[in-house]
Amino acid sequence: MEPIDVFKALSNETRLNILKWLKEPEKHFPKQGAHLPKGVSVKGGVCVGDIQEKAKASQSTVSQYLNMMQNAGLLESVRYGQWTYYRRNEETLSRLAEYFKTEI
Amino acid sequence: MEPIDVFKALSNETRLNILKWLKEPEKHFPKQGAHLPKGVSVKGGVCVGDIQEKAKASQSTVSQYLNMMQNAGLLESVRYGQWTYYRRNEETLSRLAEYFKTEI
DNA sequence: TTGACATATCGTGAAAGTTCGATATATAAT
DNA sequence: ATTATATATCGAACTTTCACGATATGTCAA
Repeated sequence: MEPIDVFKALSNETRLNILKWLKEPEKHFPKQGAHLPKGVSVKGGVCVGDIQEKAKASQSTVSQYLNMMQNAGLLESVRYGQWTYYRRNEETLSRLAEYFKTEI
Repeated sequence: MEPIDVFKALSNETRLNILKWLKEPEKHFPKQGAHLPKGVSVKGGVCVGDIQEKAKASQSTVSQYLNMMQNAGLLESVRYGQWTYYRRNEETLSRLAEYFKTEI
């Protein structure tokens, strides 16, 4: 977890919003998990298309945003079939909060 | 305090270091307050020249960095004669920590 | 195996950030 | 007034980021 990469990822309104939306996925993405097989759940995960729709940016842009946020450690992803589900990486996020409290 | 501006300001290693250095100014800037008149103290404040020396960047760059960090709310400044003392804006910083805890 | 769909990657022009030297401004000392 | 010093601002070359359309890859269904 490189703080600078995290801060860069958070320096963009759309990306910041995505992170916030994923805090309450069921609230911001009503049709969440629609493509998942029965019995499988990606808790807190939302597929790229749903995020794109809400973010109102192009597919490539959103895909790159998500990849960047994952590299920074803010998100993690799971693939089910043709769908990639992204969710918050709460472990990194709590380490980040700790970093903030002690180092900043 | 615009979170995005804060994150942009923190997206640079030198600026991030400046913020950290100013957490313990007496440790990182031994000759701190050398120019101040007796009886006056800018608690936690360090002048631009001292910061520049430690940051190893040009005078104009450091001046701009400090100005940017002040606009983002991370720093505040006081002028004494020809010296400008910058110190952390702890009020914004604690609001920022709170923002981090509740919104991120 | 072909077609349809979700996502990832590539290439690009425009916009913004970086960092500097030169110069301006403000204050202090002579 | 002139000079010296500290800081701020300007202008410019360079790099990075932004955001997109086009295209590639991967997966499922027919």
